[in-house]
Parts: sequence; C-alpha cells; structure tokens
Amino acid sequence: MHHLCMHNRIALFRNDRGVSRRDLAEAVGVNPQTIGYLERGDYNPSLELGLKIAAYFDVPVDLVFSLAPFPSLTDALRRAGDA
Amino acid sequence: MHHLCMHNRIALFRNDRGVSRRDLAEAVGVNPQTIGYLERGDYNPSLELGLKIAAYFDVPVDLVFSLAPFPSLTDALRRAGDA
DNA sequence: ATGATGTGTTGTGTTTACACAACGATTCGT
DNA sequence: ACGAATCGTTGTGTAAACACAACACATCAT
Repeated sequence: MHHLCMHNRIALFRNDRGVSRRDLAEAVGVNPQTIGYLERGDYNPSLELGLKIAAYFDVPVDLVFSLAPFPSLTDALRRAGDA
Repeated sequence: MHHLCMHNRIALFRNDRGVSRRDLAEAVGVNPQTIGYLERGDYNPSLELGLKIAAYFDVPVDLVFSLAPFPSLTDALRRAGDA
C-alpha cells in the first residue's frame, strides 16, 4: 500500500495524563520502544494497537490518530473555549 | 504484539452499499485480494487502511472495526428501532 | 556522588500486512 | 451457450510492524 503520512497525538495524551512510555506500553501490551517509534512517526501502528491506545486514553480513535495533520494545540483549545 | 482477535463488518457495509471488493480496494488503494483477506479475518489491517475504509463508508472507525465481537445484525437493527 | 526513572536512538531478528499472479466456482447478461 | 463480473482461495515475494537488547543523556531523589 502506498501510504500518505499518519499523524498521532500519543505523546500529547501521554504527557497530559502523566503516564510514561513504559506505562502505556505495558497497558497496551507492546515494547516501550515501540511507543517511541510511534510518537516520532517512525512507523504506523496496526489498527489493533491504535484501538488499544485510544481505549487506554478513553477517547475515540480519531482524536489520537488521523490521516490529516492535527490542528495546533493552541487552535484546538481556542476552539474548545478553554481560553 | 500478542493479538486478541479483531472483528470487522467490511463485508456487511460493502453488501449494504452494493460495492464490489474491487471498488473498495480501488477506493482505498489496495489490492482486491487484500479486501478478501480482511473480510475473512486472515489478517488485520493497518490503522491507515482501517481509517481509509471507515472514511470510504463515511462512518466512525469503531462501527467497522472492533476488538470485541459485533452484536448480530438482528440485535443491532432491533436496538435501532428498525423492526 | 550515585542510583532510579524517563527519554532518544541504534541495531538485529521475526512476524505479518501487503502486492501480484493465478486458478476454480458461481451468477448474470446477452 | 458463452463471456463478464464477483467471489473464494492459494502461492510467492517484499516491506514494514513489531520484539528485544543495548547505550547515551537528562533529571531528580537520596
């Protein structure tokens, strides 16, 4: 498959919730380095792993992963009325 | 990663919309056989492919893919009030 | 000062998601 | 009766998602 790049907010959610890579990795059943690979975009997760990660953060998948780039955090917060 | 099985309703949506494997494959940019492999659970899609398929059917990802088994169509329709 | 913890990265394997070609079976249009 | 389209399946090859070990660097607690 020719792949257009995949965007994710794993690091964002992880920092927000104060959980380490090791914690997340353990929770979803992968190697801690795998989380690192995902965060820096070195490779794209399987759908299964994507679903597990989203489930761990208790948000819908498309809040964590998207084919289109995510808006900046500033914009997202502004739009959420959290200013 | 140790994987618990992945469920999908690709064939269901495909039949419902009257689209062939070739059509879907073409739309999401994979080989037609790949769709067959996915439908019969021979392997699990990448997150990218999962997102593309859900986007093609214009539904959220978790309507097409789930880590837990889907309810029977009968139950789903009953719950939807389509009886 | 030292040890624990989190992060970033690199390297070597294994497994699996894909591509692509090929074939048989069924149904449908003509 | 014939061909076209869809489906189901099998086989071979490649690229990428993983596992796991290892190491450098920073921060923080003791």
